[in-house]
Amino acid sequence: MRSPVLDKAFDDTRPARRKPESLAKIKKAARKLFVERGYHATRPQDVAREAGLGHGTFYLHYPDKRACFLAFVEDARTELDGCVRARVGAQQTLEELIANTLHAIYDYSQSHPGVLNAAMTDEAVIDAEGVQAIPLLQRWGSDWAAIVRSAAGHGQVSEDFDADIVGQAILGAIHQAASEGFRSGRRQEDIVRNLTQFLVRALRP
Amino acid sequence: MRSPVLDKAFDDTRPARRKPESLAKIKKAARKLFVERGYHATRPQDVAREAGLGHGTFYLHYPDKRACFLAFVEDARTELDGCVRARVGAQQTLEELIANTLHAIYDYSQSHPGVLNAAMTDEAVIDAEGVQAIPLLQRWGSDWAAIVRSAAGHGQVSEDFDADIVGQAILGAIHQAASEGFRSGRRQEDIVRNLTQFLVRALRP
Amino acid sequence: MRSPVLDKAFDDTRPARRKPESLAKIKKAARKLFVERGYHATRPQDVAREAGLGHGTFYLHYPDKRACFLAFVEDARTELDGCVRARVGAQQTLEELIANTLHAIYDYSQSHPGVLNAAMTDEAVIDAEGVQAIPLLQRWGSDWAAIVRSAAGHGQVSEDFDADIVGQAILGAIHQAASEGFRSGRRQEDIVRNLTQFLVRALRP
Amino acid sequence: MRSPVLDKAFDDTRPARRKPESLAKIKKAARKLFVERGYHATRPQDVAREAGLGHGTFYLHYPDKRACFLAFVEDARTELDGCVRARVGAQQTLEELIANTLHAIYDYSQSHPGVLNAAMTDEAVIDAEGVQAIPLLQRWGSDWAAIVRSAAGHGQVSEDFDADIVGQAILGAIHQAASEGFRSGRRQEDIVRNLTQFLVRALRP
DNA sequence: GATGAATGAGCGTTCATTCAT
DNA sequence: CATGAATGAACGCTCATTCAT
Repeated sequence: MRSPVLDKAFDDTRPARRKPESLAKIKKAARKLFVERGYHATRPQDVAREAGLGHGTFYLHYPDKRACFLAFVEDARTELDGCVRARVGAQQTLEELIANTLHAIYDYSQSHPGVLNAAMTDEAVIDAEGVQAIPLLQRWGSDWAAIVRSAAGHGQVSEDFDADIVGQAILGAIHQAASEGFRSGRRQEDIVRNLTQFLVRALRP
Repeated sequence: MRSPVLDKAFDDTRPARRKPESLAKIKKAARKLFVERGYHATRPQDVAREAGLGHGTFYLHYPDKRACFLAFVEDARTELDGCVRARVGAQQTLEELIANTLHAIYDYSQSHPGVLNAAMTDEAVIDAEGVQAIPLLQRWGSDWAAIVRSAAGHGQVSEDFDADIVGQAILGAIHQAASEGFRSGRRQEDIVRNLTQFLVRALRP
Repeated sequence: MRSPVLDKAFDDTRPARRKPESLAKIKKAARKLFVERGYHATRPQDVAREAGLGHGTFYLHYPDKRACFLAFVEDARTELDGCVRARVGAQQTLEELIANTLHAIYDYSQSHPGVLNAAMTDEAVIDAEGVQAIPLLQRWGSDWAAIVRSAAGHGQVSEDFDADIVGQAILGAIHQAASEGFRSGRRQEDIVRNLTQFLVRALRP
Repeated sequence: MRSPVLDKAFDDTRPARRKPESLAKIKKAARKLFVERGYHATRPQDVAREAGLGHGTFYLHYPDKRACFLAFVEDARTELDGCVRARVGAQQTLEELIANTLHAIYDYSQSHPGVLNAAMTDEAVIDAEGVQAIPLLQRWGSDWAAIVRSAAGHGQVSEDFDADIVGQAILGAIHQAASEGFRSGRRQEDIVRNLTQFLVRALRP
């Protein structure tokens, strides 16, 4: 005999009836359409239909279209961060760190084609006078700035640099090389090798 | 040999020779609004009013809003290319070339704030299923690829690199460092110095 | 002869004998919201939530929103009629009758602020092409007509009047003076005194 | 030969092209539908179609539906005030003043059936958190209060009354007797005679 | 060439109602 | 009896574009 408490904890297929199921469908559909068509060409109605649900269901999960897009961006960020963290352990040389990070990013891009581009491209465009979440580009630039600062402290990166500026430069190089590289059909292998070398040489003391 | 002035008067390849004054007003107004509000938040009507003209006049000069935006992008490209060409002569070292190019870009950014960002950001977003002009990012990436290839031929750049990939990386680094740098109020001086060093080190053999 | 208590338990003409507790909650919530927000700004969903019940429960008690509003109106009518009847006995002079009625109405308004206004205002507006219940204004106008007719029979009211017209006039005077009087913060005392005098003088032979 | 200036002043069929013409059509259509269906059941689209115009044209003239309704109310008020003023000169006895005013109101009601009711009924209902124009009922109640005050000063009305309260009462009596009277098919003659007598007796010292 | 009133497809969003659980 | 996720017709409104003047 199972206790009700355990039931609640273990048998989580039914709570809130099927709300979470439809949220997952909406999210999947929204991602697909934001990637394929971009923010402006994607209507909440399209998302709902793609998810096999009624129009109104969209608004059960998001107050408006913008919130849905922001959630999509945030999900992408979380996923990618997870991939990167899983691949990049501690105690690596800078070169390993860069190479592994790039591999993680490009693996993610490969298995989620277009997602990063969609999440980064449109962000500036949705605003509508609300509080803009910090854009992905800015966040990831800061992350690279932190890496640069830390590596500089360990003597792995030249101390001549302003970490913030260089951080953004690194991110820009990765982003642009990746989106154009994939667009024009380059092999991941080549992109990562060239970029790693480029960045390592750029940074070394 | 024809003088530039006469060229301007006789050359009828320009947009249909309609009262050029009103086209200039439209262009100026369109640039202002595309920069301030972005593509989607700018209505042809707004452009015309900002130009002090009737709504219909917009369509005397452009078949649709998209064409107006594309013309704005093309103008920005031409202007910037002019600035860069004016500053970057032949026979320079790679470092000089990079530094001068960066200075040209950042000077242009300073005197035309927001223009490059507007011209680059929105491009993917306007599509409307027509033939997309080649995006600025792609074009400028190719330009850098050509520079890299040429410099590699002269022994100024490591030959290990794939010029296309690295060209895009360079462009990405410049673009991102610039737009974030300006956004967060960094001094042009610092941005250029850091970025030049970064790129020179990355590329040298 | 059946006791009233047993009557209540056996009499199955009341709304389908569903758990009466939740109907009471719905009624209370509906009244609150109809008064505060009006008919159109009140959603069945809001009523249910205000009642602390699930949305669907609303439709266990009323076939639709309109029926709920009509029930609210009917309840208000019944309550007010009860108040008036409790206060106005037989064998009164016309002046007493008017003054007592007014006091009853204004007491009710005071203890149920906004209810009469909500019940009277919106009625024309909910229609939805169905059979409209006879509006409160019409009913109460007829009641006054009956009073006038009866008083005329007893020589207390001039016989020059058409009772129907004058009945409606009386009701209109009371309603308008009350709703504006309360809105602008007049004392009940003053409103009743002025209105009583006004009506008594108007009617007397 | 006509001077351009005179042309402009005399030949006003063409200024602003046909905007005023379409505004008139919209106003007429809006009045018709607000009267027939009420505020909530009238869609801007319906108004435009009724006017024989496209949906968008509605929004050339009014920023939103609410503004259109408010304009309708204001027009009704102006029209009625004109009718009343035309009929009610100075130097009248109170009885004449009341009788003439009532005749003016009922004439207007007859030639514009339903307009006053529509303009008065719905007003409370459209709000939507905006600045509510002062409702017709309130305004006209104040007008009657002023009349009462003035007549009391000339000894034509008992000084026992609070003019504000009595003003609202008069308005309410007129409004309710009129709308119910017409609804139930009473003759204007009878309504006016009864109401005049009712009010004159009520007020006189 | 220049105008701006007119257009209507299409947008993002709401909400009264249903029904599987 | 109670629930609340799901629904989709319908809303108020926008805006790129046309065309009579």
